[in-house]
Amino acid sequence: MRVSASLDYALRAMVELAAASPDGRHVKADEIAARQAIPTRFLAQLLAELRRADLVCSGRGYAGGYWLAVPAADITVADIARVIDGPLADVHGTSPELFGPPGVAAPTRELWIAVRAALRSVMEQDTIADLAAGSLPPAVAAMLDDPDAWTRRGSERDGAQ
Amino acid sequence: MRVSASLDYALRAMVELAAASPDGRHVKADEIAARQAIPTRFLAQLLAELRRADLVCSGRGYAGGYWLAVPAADITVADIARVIDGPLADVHGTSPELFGPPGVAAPTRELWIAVRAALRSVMEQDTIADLAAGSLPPAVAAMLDDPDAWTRRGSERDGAQ
DNA sequence: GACAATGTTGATCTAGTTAGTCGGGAATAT
DNA sequence: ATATTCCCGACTAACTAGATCAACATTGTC
Repeated sequence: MRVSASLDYALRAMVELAAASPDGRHVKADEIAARQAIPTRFLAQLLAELRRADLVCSGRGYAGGYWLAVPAADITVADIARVIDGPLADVHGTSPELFGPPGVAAPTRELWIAVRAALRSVMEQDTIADLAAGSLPPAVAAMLDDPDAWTRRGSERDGAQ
Repeated sequence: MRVSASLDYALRAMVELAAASPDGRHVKADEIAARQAIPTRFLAQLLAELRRADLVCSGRGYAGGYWLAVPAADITVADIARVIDGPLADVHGTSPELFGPPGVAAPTRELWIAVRAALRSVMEQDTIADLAAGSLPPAVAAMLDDPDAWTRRGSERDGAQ
């Protein structure tokens, strides 16, 4: 799973908007770019995509800027990922359930569907309101309890020995 | 999550080898390529990578071909993915735990770690022995019980309304 | 109404990755 | 020997990611 720069930037921008939303503040693109260290012009493109997807609204002029089109608690990470990166999971071009590997490899299809389900279980639970508040939903937080989740798996394919 | 052609091919090839492994059969690259509809030359590259990673062995000549270097039950999908595609999860270049988003977006780090944990929970559980036998491990199979797992999430960001 | 601050759009650019192909070489069994 | 098979590196064509730019549209304030 490769999280693209676009998705990372877009998500962080949305969290900024979520943090400003209780006051109904409008946040300018430059402001977000500065606070999150995102290339300004590039961010503008991402915000335009989010606007076309009706996740944010924008206004020009002196009081312009961006704000959420929907309550922060209704926008999940998956929503943003789908706008920016397309479907959560695809198996080199086709969606997992349309994928039909031949012969003895047929069950790999179920594998990819399970992978997608696993991704959804995190990305569809977590909203930008959660992120802005710094408190992940219980089901997601539970995955972080295992200290193992915080460590890197090297390329140790000999760990058992 | 984009599953690359390389990973799909490599996994399917490994399942073919796992299916042949109880008899100790050697399987030729051409044979795998034909059965799984994979471009021959391309597959050869992937198999070479898997050999360098000590997941498979190879032999040349009339009795040549490929076979597993390790029991099929000891090779997980994650092992293969790491050889072919690198780390399971990275946030545009760095691993999730080294990633430090600024300000109010800081909790996105925990999000990506949870995503990685979710991926591991499927990919590190499922072995190519499971796949060759067509029976996923219980924890993975459980994710498929929800009929929702089999349906596609369109870009319906208005489902609730 | 003019002006300046801001967002919008589309074109463009570069570098890297992905998905392949190709040719020749080296090992192995008959 | 020779047919068979794997091994390795180079090569390419298409696409994507990441980023930049110029020109235009809109809005609030003076």
